[in-house]
Amino acid sequence: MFENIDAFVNRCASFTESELDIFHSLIDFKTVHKKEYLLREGQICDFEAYVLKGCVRNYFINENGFEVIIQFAIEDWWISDIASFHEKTPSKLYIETLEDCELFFLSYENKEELLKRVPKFERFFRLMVQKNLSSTQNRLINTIAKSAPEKYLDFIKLYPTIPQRVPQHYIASYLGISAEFLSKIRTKLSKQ
Amino acid sequence: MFENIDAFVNRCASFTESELDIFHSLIDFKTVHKKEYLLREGQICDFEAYVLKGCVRNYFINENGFEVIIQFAIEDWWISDIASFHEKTPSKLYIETLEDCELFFLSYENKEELLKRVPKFERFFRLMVQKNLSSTQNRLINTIAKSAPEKYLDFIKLYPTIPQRVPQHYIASYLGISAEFLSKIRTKLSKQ
DNA sequence: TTACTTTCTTGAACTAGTTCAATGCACAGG
DNA sequence: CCTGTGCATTGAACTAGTTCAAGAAAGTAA
Repeated sequence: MFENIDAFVNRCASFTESELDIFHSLIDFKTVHKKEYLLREGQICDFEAYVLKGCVRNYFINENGFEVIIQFAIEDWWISDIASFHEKTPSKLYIETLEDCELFFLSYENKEELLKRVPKFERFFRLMVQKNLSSTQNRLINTIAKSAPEKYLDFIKLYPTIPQRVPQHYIASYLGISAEFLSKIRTKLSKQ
Repeated sequence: MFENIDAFVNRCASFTESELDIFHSLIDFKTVHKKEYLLREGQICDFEAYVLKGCVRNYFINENGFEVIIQFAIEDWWISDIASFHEKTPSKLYIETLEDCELFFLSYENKEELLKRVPKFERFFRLMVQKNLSSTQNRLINTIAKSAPEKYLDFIKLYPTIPQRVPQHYIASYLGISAEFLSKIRTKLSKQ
């Protein structure tokens, strides 16, 4: 049950059995059906969740009422609204399962408890956030500097399994382009 | 000399005098003239720098040879290429001073030393990276979801002092629009 | 002062991407 | 089995933003 998540945390810093036992006692395993919400706009996000199985999307609704997807999370990823989680402020985001999921949840309180009892986790979380930051910066750079076809090609290269699991218009939303335009890009690419 | 940077680190976690003395012994103060480079593409970034005085830009050059600015840093900000710094990989970025600057530099080695001798700094750096991540996420959301005039208005609201300190075409570059279009946006806004 | 460089503005022509509407397709629910 | 709903595709009209070129303004060096 804990193999995958243990491997994940051990990749950043190595933990003893008893440290991992403490960790296990502070995370909650839950299964969640497809199309359920882990978080809605206005709520305070009280979890960081590790995806053991399934697929989740993180999106917000802009002034014109359109959904804009900011992240997909699949197996071995974490998902949360870190701004809301850390500052205990109402979230602007929605987090919704796209498939039946198996998740581990870590609450704010339990995270603090974990850090108190196993300070080595400070380092783990710092390294995790750093990785997240550098991939977000990369995404920002691509978003600003690349054309739509390039963004699409980069996406399928970086996340080759996601297109098979989520509707195409969600990918368009993630890329910040219209679903119709993505369709046109794809037909053009397939003709080459 | 250390008042500002001490206030900065104490905002996240509170440190004793002797802990701060260790910190001070591991950071290097340097003054750098206008238009000098702290980092160039291809180099490995071996610093996280705190801006005591002055203004710095962080940019990369895209496939078409254009500069794209990803961050400005002014007083009380930190600047680095965190991907290059942590993974010791060649940077894709340039970091250049835009004014004469006073900076504190923390090297990779000294950071590790600091974390070893004062583990409380793990928490400080984690919280700092977390804040950085949530502001980068916010910027990503704005970049994807907002029109150019909105982005510009958001920018001057969030960073009201920067437009007076840097050329306008740098702001256009940061916003991901052409300098000409920003000029047109500004004349249109001023007519209203 | 002059001359040189960088910055900002403006207009005209262009293009990447949007919006809207219509069509066909696939598959899940009763 | 049919039927509805969500999804992908396509074309036509549109628009936000780019590119190019020229000129004005402002700062800097001599």
